[in-house]
Amino acid sequence: MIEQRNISRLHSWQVDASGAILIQLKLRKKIQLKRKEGKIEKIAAIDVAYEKEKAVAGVLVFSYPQLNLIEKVSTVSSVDFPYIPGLLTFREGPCIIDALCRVKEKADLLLFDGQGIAHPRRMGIATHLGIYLNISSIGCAKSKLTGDYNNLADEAGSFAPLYDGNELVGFAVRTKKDTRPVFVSPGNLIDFDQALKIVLTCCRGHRIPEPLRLAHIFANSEKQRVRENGKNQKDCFSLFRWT
DNA sequence: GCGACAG
DNA sequence: ATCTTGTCGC
Repeated sequence: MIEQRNISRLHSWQVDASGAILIQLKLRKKIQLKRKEGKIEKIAAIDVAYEKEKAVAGVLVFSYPQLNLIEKVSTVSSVDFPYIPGLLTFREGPCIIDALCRVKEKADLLLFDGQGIAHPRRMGIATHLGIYLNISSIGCAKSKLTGDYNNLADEAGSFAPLYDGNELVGFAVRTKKDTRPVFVSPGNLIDFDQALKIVLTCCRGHRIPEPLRLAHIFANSEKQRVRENGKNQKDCFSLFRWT
């Protein structure tokens, strides 16, 4: 679903924390939150599991809205960038792109376990990779990074706007009755209503939307294999990295 | 200085 | 994210 020549290469991934922030500030100008036109028939959910310094990225492609599994891909990559709140993309981005390069099906949008624009600089992983790969994306995080909300009902399907100051950045969404909410925000090339509606229609009785829930299970089961291979486990050949 | 802090 | 046992509830 990602072709070599279509990878933007808007920037290098070999940067330190301060360099990463500069990149985020520059990419911010490229965010597009207009409504996505046309039917959405296939979505890809992404999750990453870790075994020491190895990242195992799992991508599952589903039909939408039926959510029948169409394809699954996983990759193993060494990670160097540390986890720093606000800079998650620089830790998980490279391995995720490598996994997406191996996906044959062309999904209409990417669903991420993390924020979209509900980020201090509006550059959550869904937004960043949506811009980098020029594809529609949605962020669905299990916890909040930035923003405030109130009056969220206890019923499944309820939601409350998430504001960073006076700016709407997403929604706190009750995907399951009496369960803590998830945080949904548009990534890129999609609008708030579509992001919210798509996530809600992907719920199947669990707190985590089914595509992401299954991607999480898949990434972890693949990680188990990496565990057993131990030091013999090699990285997948990178299909896009440079510099 | 204090509190917050995606995975 | 990961380290970890049992346990309460649908």
